[in-house]
Amino acid sequence: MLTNRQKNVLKLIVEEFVRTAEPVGSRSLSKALGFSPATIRNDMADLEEAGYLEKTHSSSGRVPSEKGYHYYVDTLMKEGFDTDVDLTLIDDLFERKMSHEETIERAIDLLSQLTNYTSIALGSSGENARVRKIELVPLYGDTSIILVVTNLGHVESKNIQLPQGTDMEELKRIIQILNDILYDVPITKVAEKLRYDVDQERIKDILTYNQQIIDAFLEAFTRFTQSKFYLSGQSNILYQPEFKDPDRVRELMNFFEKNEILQLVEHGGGNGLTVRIGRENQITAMKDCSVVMVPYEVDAGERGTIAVVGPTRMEYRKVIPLLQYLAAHLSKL
Amino acid sequence: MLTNRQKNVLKLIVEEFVRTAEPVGSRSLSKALGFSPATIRNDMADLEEAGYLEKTHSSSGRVPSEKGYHYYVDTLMKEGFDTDVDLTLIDDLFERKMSHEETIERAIDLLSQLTNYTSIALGSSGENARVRKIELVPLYGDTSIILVVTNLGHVESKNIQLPQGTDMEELKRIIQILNDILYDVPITKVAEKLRYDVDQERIKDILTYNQQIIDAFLEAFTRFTQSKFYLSGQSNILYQPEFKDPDRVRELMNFFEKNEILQLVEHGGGNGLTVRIGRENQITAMKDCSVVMVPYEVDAGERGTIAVVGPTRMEYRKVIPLLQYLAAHLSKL
DNA sequence: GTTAGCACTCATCTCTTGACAGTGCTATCA
DNA sequence: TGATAGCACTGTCAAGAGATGAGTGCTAAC
Repeated sequence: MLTNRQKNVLKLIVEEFVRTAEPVGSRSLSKALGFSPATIRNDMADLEEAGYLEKTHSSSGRVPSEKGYHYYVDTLMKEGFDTDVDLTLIDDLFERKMSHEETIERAIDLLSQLTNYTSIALGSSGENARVRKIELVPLYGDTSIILVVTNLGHVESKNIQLPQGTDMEELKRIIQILNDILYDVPITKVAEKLRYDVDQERIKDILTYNQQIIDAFLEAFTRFTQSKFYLSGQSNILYQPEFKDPDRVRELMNFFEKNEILQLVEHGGGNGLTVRIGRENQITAMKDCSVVMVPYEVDAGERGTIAVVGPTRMEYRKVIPLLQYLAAHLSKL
Repeated sequence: MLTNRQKNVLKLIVEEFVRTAEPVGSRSLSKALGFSPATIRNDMADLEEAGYLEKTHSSSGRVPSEKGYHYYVDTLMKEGFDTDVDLTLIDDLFERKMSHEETIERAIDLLSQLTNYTSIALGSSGENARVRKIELVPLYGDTSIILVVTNLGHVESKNIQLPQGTDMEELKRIIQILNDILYDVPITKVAEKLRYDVDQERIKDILTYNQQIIDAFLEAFTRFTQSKFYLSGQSNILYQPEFKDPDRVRELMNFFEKNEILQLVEHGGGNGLTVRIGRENQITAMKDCSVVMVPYEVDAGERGTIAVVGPTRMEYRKVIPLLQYLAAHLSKL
C-alpha cells in the first residue's frame, strides 16, 4: 500500500516525465512537495521496489514503469483531467452536417492535431448493416458494375465482365428478385439467406446463374464486413524525442503502413475506455507506445472505435477526456 | 564536350554512388577503367568544373550533382538498362482479372516492393468519365443516399437529409429526368449542361428544386474530378542512408501525409517518361528526392500517372524500365 | 597524354578529462 | 520514528586531443 506522499511522488514523476521526457530526480520534486530530496529518494526507492518506477541507469533519475503509468491512469489521474483542452473545435465539427464517414475522418484529423499523436478510427464494421439496394449498371461493351447499398449509407461496387450473350432482361429480373429477397437483410446473413431461404424455388434461377456474377455480388457483400480504417497524424509521433532512433521510426512506420494496425485496435475489449501501455499491446513495434481507445455506436447500428497512439509517455490527462468527449459526440450522430 | 573516358568516369561514379551511398574516389575507379588514379582525378576535376560532379568536402571523393544524374539518365544510361529485373511478377499481376482500381493498387504495391522506394499512383482524373447512372436510395427516416456512376466504373455517393414532406414520387421523376438528360454526358460538362440545356423547359423543375439536394448532386459530380491517389511503401524510403536524420524523415513523412503529393505528380508534363531530380521538384521537402513518373491511358479514357519517389541516389537503371513496363501494361487494360 | 610521388585537407574514431546530475547510505535531528 | 543533511559513488555527456585514413591537387617525369 502506498502512502499519500508516495502517490504524490509517483504522480509528479509521471507528469514531469510526460512533460520533459527526462528522468526525474529527487531535487526537482522536493520543491513541489515540500520535503527534502533525501526523503523523496526514500519514497522513490520504495516505489521502485514496488515496480512503479524504473531507472535508466544506476545513478539516473526515475522514470515511470508500465505499471506506474497504469496506476497513474487508473487511480492518480482520475481526480484531475486536463481542463485546458479546447473542446469547442470538436463542437464546431459536429455543427456541420456531413456524412458519417466524413465526420469521422475529420474528427480524427482534429484529434491528431489536438493531441499531436497519431489517431485511428476503425470504421464501422458492417456487421449491423442491412441491404437497401442492389443494382447493376452497364458501363461499356460487356462490362457492367454491380452496386450494393446498405442502410448505413455505405456503397460497395465491383466491375464485372458479363459472359458473351448474357440476356440483359433476365439479368434485370434476377437483380429484382435479389432486391426483393435481400431487402433489409443484415449483410452478415446474406449468404445464409440465399442458401437456406424458404423460397428456394424462387431463387433457384439465381443460384444456378452465372457463377462469376454471383461471386462478384458475394464479394461486394463481404467487403462490407472488412473493416475500414482512417489514420491521421502518422508523422506526429516522429516529433517525440523517443523516436529519434531511425530504427524505431522505421519499425513504427512500417507497422502503420500495413493493415496490422487493425489488430491493435480490434482486440480492444470494446466496453468503454481501454488504455494499453507499452508491451500490453502485444506488438513488438508498439512496445514503446500506448494506445487509448474508445468505442462508439451510432443509433443506426454503426459501430466503431477511435483510438490515439502515442509514446508510453503520453499526455493521458489530455488525451483521455478528449477521446471520451469525441466518442460521446460520435455516438450522438 | 566530354571525352569518352570522362563519360565512363561519370557513369561509373553515378552507379557506384547509387550502390554504396559513399563518395567515390579515384582509386576505386582506376581498377575498373584501367587508368591510374591520377588520370581519373584529372577527368574528375574536369567533370566537376563542368558541373556534373560535386565534393562533400575539400578532400572527399566525388558525388554526382543533379546535372550529373540528369546527364546519366538522359544519355549514359540509355545503352544499358538493368536486365535483372523480374518482370514476371508484373505479368502475373495482370493475369488476374481485377477491377482497374484494384489492379492499380496492387501494381504500385508491387512497384514499391520491387524498387524499395515509395510508389504513387495518381488515380484517373475523372475528366473523361461520363455519367452512366444517377440514383437515389432511401435509407432510414428522411435520410437518403444519392449515387452517381460513371462509364469508368467509379461510384460517388453522398448522404442527404430530405426536407420534411418531400414528395418521393416527384423526386423519382426528377431523378428519371436527370438520368435522361445526363446519360453519357462528360462529368465536366454536367453543370454546364444543366444550365444551358436546350430543353430548359424540361429541367426547370429540377433547377427550382430543393437546393440542398441539387447541391448534393453537384458535389458528388465534382468529387469525380478530384483526383484520388494511392501511395505505397512510404516507409521504404526510411531505409535509405540519406534519411538517417530525423528532421529529414519528419519533413518527408509530413509531406507524404498531406495531399501535397498531388502537386508533385500532377505537374508532370504528361507525355511520356518524366524524371525530376532533387530541386527540380520545386518542393523543399523533396529537395533530396527524385521522382520518376510515367502516364498511362486506358482505352476507356481513364488516365493517370504512376510514379516512384526515392532519393536522388536512385537506381534509375532499374526503376525506369520497371515503370515503363508497368505503364505499358496498364495502358493495355 | 599519362603516371608516380608528395604534401595537404578533412572526416572519423578513440581516448581522456571534467562537469554534472543523481543516487544510496549513514549519522543526526526534532 | 520519520525527516534531513552530508558524503562517497556512479553513470552520462560534451569537449578536446591525437591518431588514422581516404582522397585530393599539383608538379615533375615518362
